[in-house]
Amino acid sequence: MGLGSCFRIYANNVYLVSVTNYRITTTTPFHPRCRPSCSLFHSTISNGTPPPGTLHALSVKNGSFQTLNSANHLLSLYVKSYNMGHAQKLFDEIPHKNTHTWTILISGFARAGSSEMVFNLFRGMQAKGACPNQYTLSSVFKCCSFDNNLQLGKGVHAWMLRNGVDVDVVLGNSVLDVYLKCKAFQYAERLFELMDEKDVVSWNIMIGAYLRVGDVEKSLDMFRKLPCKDVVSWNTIVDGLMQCGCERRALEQLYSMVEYGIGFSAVTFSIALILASSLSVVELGRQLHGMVLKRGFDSDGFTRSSLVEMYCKCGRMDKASIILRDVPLDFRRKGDVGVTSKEPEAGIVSWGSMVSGYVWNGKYEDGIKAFRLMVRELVVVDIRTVTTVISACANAGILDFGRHIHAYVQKIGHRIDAYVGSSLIDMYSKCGSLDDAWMIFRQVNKPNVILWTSMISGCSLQGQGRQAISLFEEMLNQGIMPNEVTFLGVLNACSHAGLLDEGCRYFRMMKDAYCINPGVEHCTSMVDLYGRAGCLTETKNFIFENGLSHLTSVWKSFLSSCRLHKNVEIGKWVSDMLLQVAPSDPGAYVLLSNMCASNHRWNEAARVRSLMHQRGVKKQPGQSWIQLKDQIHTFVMGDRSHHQDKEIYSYLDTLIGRLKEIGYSLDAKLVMQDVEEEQGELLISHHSEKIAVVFGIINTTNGIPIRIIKNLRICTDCHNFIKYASQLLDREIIVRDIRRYHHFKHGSCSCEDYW
DNA sequence: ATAGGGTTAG
Repeated sequence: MGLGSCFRIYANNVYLVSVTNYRITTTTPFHPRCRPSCSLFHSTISNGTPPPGTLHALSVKNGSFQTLNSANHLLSLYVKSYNMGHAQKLFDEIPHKNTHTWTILISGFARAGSSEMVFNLFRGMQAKGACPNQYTLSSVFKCCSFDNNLQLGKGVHAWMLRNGVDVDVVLGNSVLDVYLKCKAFQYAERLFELMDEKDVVSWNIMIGAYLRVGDVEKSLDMFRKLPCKDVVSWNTIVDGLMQCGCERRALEQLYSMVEYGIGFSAVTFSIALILASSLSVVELGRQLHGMVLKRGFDSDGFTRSSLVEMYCKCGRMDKASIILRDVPLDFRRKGDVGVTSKEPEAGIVSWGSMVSGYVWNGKYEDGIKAFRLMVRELVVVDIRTVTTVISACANAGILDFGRHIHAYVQKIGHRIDAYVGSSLIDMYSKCGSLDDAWMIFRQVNKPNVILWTSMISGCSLQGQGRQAISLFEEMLNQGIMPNEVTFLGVLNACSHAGLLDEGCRYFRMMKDAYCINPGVEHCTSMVDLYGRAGCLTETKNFIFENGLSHLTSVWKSFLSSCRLHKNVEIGKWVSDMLLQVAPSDPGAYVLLSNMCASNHRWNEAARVRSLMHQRGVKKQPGQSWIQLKDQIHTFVMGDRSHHQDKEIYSYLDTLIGRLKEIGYSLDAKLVMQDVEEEQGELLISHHSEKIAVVFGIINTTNGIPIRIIKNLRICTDCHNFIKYASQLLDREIIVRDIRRYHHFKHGSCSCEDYW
C-alpha cells in the first residue's frame, strides 16, 4: 500500500505529513525539547513521536547521524511509521549498507505489500554480496505468497538449500505458505512431510489452504488429526467453512468451540459475527454482542467493526450507531494506541463500516455525512473501506458521492490499484459516466482480470457491445486469462449489441477453450441473445437442450423477446411455462399483459391482470430517484409530497405540450404497456421517472447531464418522453433502470429502443 | 520474521 499525505496525531497534536518525491513536510513543528539520538528514536515511538522526517533533518544538522547503527535505527523508524518514500531516500544515502540495512527496508516494503520493490531490493542485495538472513528471506517469501510468485519462491528455496541456510520452523512455514498460496500442492505436501520440525502453525497453513480451494473434507480430516489445536486452528476452520458456503457446518464448529471450552479471540468474534449476519440469525449476533461486552473485546477495533457491520446488514442502524457512539473519532488520543498497533486502522474500519452500512440501507445522506465527518476530523480512511464504499455508491448509483471519494483517494495520494480501480470503474460505469471509467482503466498500472472485466462489463452495460468485444480480444492478446465473470460480460455485450454469431462463438470458447461450465447467468444471456435476434425456435431448443426450463430468468427473457418480435403465439406458450415456474412473480404477469396490450389484445391483457389480482400477486411500486448536491430525492408515481411539487407539475404539463409539438404522443395503447400503474393518460404522465427528470431540469443549469435511477424497467412512454426531451432541451439524460442503462442524447437512446 | 478477520468485476 502506498502512502501519500496523511494526518498523524502525535501527543495530541495533528501533523499533516505529506510524502511527495521523497520529501517530507509537516505543518506543525514537533516539540522543541526533542533532541535526536539513537535511543530517542526508540523511546519516541511509544510515547507520542514527532515525525521522523524532522528528526532526520535535525540529526543531519547537528551531526548525530553518522554511524551505520544510528542510520539503521532511523531507517527502521521511517519504516515503522509507514514513511517508505523517505525510508528509500535515506537508504540511498547510506554508503556502506549491511545485511540489517537491506533487511529493514525489505521488511518495510513487504509489510506495505510492494512486492516488486522487495524483489528488486533482494536481487540488489545479492548482487552487492550482502547475505540475506532469515528475516530477509521471510519477507521475500511473504511477497511471493502475496504475489503468487511461485518461480521466485522456488528459486529462493533452492538457493537456501544449496547454501545450507539453517531453516527453522518459522522459515519453513513461510516457504510452505508460498507453495500453498501458489496452489503448488505437490510441492507443499512433500515439504510438509519432510519438515522435521512442524508446529501448529504449519498445520493451520495447510488446513487454511485446503479450505481456500474448497476441499472441505480434506481440511476437516486434517483438522481432526491435528493433536494440539489452538484458537487459530478453530478460527481457520470456522471461517473457511463459511467461505466455502458451508455456513451450517461452520456454526456447528463454532458451537463445538464453546463445548470444548476454547476461549474466543477477537478474530473468533469477527468471524462469528459475520457468520451470524450471513445466516441472518440476529439472535446469535445479539448473543455474541453480549459475550463481546462480557469479555471486554469491545475495545478491539476489528470486533467493533464486525459488530457494526452485523447490525448494519440486519438493518439495525440504530444499534450500529450506538456501538459507534462509544468509538469517538479521536479514538487515537485515548493512549491505548501505539504507532505499530493495528488499532488506529481498526477504529477507522468501524467508521468505514458505518458509512457502508448507511449506504447499504439506502441512507445515503447519513452515509455521506459520516464520511464527511471522518474526512473533516482528519481521520485517515482505510483504503479497503474506501473500496467498499465506492462499490456501495456504484450499486446505489450515487455518482456525486462516488466522485467525492475518488477525489479523496487522489488527495491522500493513494495509488489507484486494481482494487480501487475496479470499484471506481464499476462505480462510474454504473452511474452512467463511461468516460471516467475509461480514464481510470487507462491509469491502472498492473491490470488484472477483475479490472478488465469491470471495464468490459461497463461497456456492455452502457450498450457499447462492439467496444466490449474488442476490449476482450485485447485482453486475450495481453495474455490475461478470462474467467466466468469476464465471459458473462462478453455474452451480455453480444446480446445487447445483437451480435449473434460472436456470442455463440464466445459461448463455445468459454466451454471448450477455457473449460468453464456455463452457469445460470451465462445461459440466460444466451437465451437473451437468441431471442433478441429473433431466433425464437433456436431459443426454445437452447432452453431444452441445456435443461434450463426450471429457470424463471430464462422464461422472462424469452417472453420479452416474444414481445419485441410481436410473436403472440410463442409468447402465450412461453408465458404458460413462466407462470408454471413462477406463479407469484409479478414480472411474469406484467410482461404477459404488456405483450397482449401491444398486440391490441385488450381482453387478454385484462384477464392476465385479474388473474394476478386473484392470486394476490402484488406489483412492486415504481420509484425513481435523483441526487442533487447532498440530497437524494425520491419520487413515486403522482408524487405530491415534494415541496416543489407545484413547480414540478406545471413544468411537466408545459413540457408535455411542447414535446407533443415535435412529435411526442401519449398513445393510449402505451398506457397499457406500462410497467407501473396504468390508468389513463394523467397517471402515465405522472410516472416517477418523468417527475424525477423534470425535477432535475428545474434544479440544474443547462449542460449538466441528468441522472435518474429507477427500481423497475422504464416504460415505453417514459422512454419516448425522455428521448424527445433530450432533443428539445438539448440535455443528456441518463436513466439507470433495473436491467440496463439508457443514455439519452439528441433524441435517441443508447439502447436503440431495445430493453 | 510464519497461519486466521474485510477490499474490486456478476
